[in-house]
Order: sequence, then structure tokens, then C-alpha cells
Amino acid sequence: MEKIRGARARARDEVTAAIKDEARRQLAAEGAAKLSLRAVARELGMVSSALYRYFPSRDELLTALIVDAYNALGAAAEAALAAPAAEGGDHLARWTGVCRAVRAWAVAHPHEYALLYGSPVPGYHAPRDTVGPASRVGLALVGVVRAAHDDGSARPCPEPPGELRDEARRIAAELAPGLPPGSALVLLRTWSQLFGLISFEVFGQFDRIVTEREAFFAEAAARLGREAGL
Amino acid sequence: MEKIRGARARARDEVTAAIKDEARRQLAAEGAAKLSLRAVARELGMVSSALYRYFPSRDELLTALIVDAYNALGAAAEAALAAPAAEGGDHLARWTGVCRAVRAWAVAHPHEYALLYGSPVPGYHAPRDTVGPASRVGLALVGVVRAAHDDGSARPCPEPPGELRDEARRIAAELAPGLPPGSALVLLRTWSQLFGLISFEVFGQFDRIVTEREAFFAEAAARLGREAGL
DNA sequence: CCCGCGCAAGAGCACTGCTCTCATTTCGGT
DNA sequence: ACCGAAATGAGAGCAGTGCTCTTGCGCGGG
Repeated sequence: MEKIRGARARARDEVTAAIKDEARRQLAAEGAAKLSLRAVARELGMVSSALYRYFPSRDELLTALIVDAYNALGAAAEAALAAPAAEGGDHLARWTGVCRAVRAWAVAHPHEYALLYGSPVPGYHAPRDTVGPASRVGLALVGVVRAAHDDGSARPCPEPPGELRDEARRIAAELAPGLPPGSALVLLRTWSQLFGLISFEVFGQFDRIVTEREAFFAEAAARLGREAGL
Repeated sequence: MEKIRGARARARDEVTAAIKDEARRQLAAEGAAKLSLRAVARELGMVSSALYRYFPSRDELLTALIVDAYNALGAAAEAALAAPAAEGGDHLARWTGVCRAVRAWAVAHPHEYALLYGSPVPGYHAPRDTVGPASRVGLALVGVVRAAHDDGSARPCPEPPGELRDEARRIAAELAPGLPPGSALVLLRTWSQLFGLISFEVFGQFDRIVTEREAFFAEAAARLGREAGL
């Protein structure tokens, strides 16, 4: 992490950022399927082959966008945790605050959200770089529940049934150390159900059905929090 | 609905079916993004332009596959309802039966499932033909809850909060006539959360996290059913 | 100062969806 | 039975795509 970087490297970073910005714009405008390297290059006034100096393939560009999107979403979730309104509030309010922040980001960036939680792209398998940023939202939720546990205000979650005992223990150890296995299992469930609600809204399944989306989601998020023991 | 149809019409149906079959195979093998009209035509020994006599565009082919997939999934859900094991059983067992059938179909046909519940394709907006088949799973779930309501074994769902009163009433009238507004709202929630669970499994979010998937899902589905009043 | 490496440009390959034209086949009404 | 019309297939062609390879230019670091 040298402070001084050659002008060359600086220029490279600027071009890289410009490419990602333009790609993000096309993503927002047309969706991932229509993201064209040539179109990005054209818009930036360069020739398509030049773009390959910065990203070795279209998939690599997509991966970069995915990592950025995971980080943006994770940052939004963490910001909701740090918000002054959440500081003094009860744990359930902090939980729903995180949920609403995640939903708000998803609604504001539907195509990027689709990149993260929609159909996986063709032969693409998430490289290692994505797992860290990808887990930030989950960790934020875990954090809320852990805080409730630490000050004793959490209601206990049901013990996992026999076939899930070991599984729950392992999950708790890996993803939510310090939480009882039952809570870890419930968190996993509520986590995926939360994104079920958001995906249905973003992907249009609620069109012509749900109109009061904020209220509908807020109530659902609160119920998920209650189920998670808050 | 004439019983006798010319040999021409018959041949047309056969070719149409063959195209869809081959398209489905490519879908299963490579994913929707790589579904190529030319490749389908090539595999069928015809020239690409001939294919346009059967489907006016690639999107129309996709739509046909989507409708078929919705119907297959809906049929699986309804079959679970009609299964002998479900006949005498309690309502919760029938609920989880439907859920498990939906999940099983999704796991067995991941790419077709992604077509239905993944990111919407580029500029594609679901035509009217899809809404009927698309609602079959939802209607099956509504049916289970309605049956429980009719024989008085359903636990009442909480009244919707003020801002959702009218919304819930409208939804109940449109989608679940005869059910109280609170139940309709809860059903909408559990419906989307059910697909959240399935999508996370099919789209790989549970990779390296959940291994006992059947048991995990079964418990989650049962809890959703309980929340729906069963 | 000056040479090398980073970079851009361009041509080219193998694809894609889709359109148009032209020949052939087959159906339905007289 | 015939003949026009409609349905179907074949082929060429257009504009676009991701990606590779080769060729040169010019800036930056030794």
C-alpha cells in the first residue's frame, strides 16, 4: 500500500474505474445480459481490444461489478446498524433497520441486485474474492442477534431437531460463534426468507398484487426478527 | 377443437415440440444465457431461418419454455395435493407436501426454475399467457389454508395493521376469496419466503453452508405452514 | 537521455439473432 | 382434378458480439 504510485498506475486506476462506471450504467439501463464490452469501449472512446488490457474477459468485468455491489449492499446494511436512530433503539428496531436498508438498496439498484441474488450466470462460479463481501449482510444480521443475546433480551430459539443437531452446531461455530445452534439455524432461515421477500418485489412477482410495499415489507421484516428471537 | 387435423398441422406440432425439447436440453446443459436458436436448429438438422416459422423470436421461444415450466411446476404442486398420503393427513402435512414438491422440482430443473424465479431476462416482460400457469403453486397453497379454514382447524392470523387493512382486503378478495384478510397477507408473505428458501438452495447461496438440505427445508416449510395458521 | 514496456489500434475469427428472397410442398375450394 | 394460396424450407446477408493476434506509438522509469 505505497502512498506514492507512478502516474502510470494512477492513470490505469482511473481508466479501470471509468470502465466499471460505464459498465454499471449499461447494467442499470439494460440489464446484465446486454452488457457489451464493445459498447462500453465505444462509449469511452476506445477500441474494444484495448479494454482487454484492464479486464481479461467479460466475466471478469462482471465479477468486479459483483464484488463492488456486494460491498455497496454490505455497506448500506452496516450503515443502518451504525445510524444514530439504531444506537439507542431496541434490537428489533435495529434488525428491521438493516432489513429495510437492504431492501432499499435492492429497489434502487435492481440490476445489480439481480447480479447478486438472481440466476447465476452461465458457467460462472463465484471466485473466492466474492465470499467476503457477500457475507457482510449476513454478518450484520448475526451481529444484531448476538447483541440481543449478550444482554439477555433474546428469546431462546427452539432446539434443532435431531437430524439437524450437528449441522446447526457446525453452522453456529462457523458463521455465528457464540450463538446457540438453534439461533444459528433460525438465522439461516430468516436470512434466506428475507431475500425471498426482496427478490419477489424486485423481480416483479408482486406486480399488480402488493401496492403498499414499504408497509408490507416492514411488517414481514419485523416478524422475521421476532422469529430470530428479538 | 376438431378431432381431425391435417397432416400439416400435425407435423407442425411435432416440429414445435421437437424444438422445445431440444431448447430445454440446451437450457439444462448450459443455462438460459447460452440458449442459441442456431444451435437448436443445427441439432435438429434444419437451418436457423426455418426455426422462425415456429417461433417469431428467441424471446418467444423462451416464453413458451417459461409457460411449460410454470405448468410443470404447478402440476407437481397439485399432484402433491392429490397424493394419497396427503388425502387423509392433516393440513400441515399437505402444506409441507406441496412445499417439498415445489422444492424437488426446482432442484431437479434448476435452469428452468431460474427462468421462472431468477432475474427477469433483459427487456422481457411477462405476457398475459404466463399469469395463469404462474399462479398454480400459489393457488395450491391457498387451497390448503382454505381447507383448514373450512373445517375450523385453522388458527386465526393476526389482523393486518392499519396501513395494510385495505390492501389485505383487496388481496383476499382477488387471490383467496373466502379467507380473512389477515390470512391472505400471511400467505403472501409465506409464499415469497418459501421461494426465498428454494432460490437460495438452487442458486448456490447455501453451498458450503447447509448440507442437510432436505431436513433443513422440511423444518422451514413446516414453520411457514404454522405461521400460515395450520 | 533513451529504450522498453504499457497501451491502443486494427484486422480477423467464429459466433449470435434476425430479415429477405426464392424454391418447393401441401392444403382447400371450385 | 385442378389451381391458386398458404405454409414451409433453404440460403445469403446484415449488424452485432466476445475474444485473439499483430502492429506500432509514445510515455515513464532507470
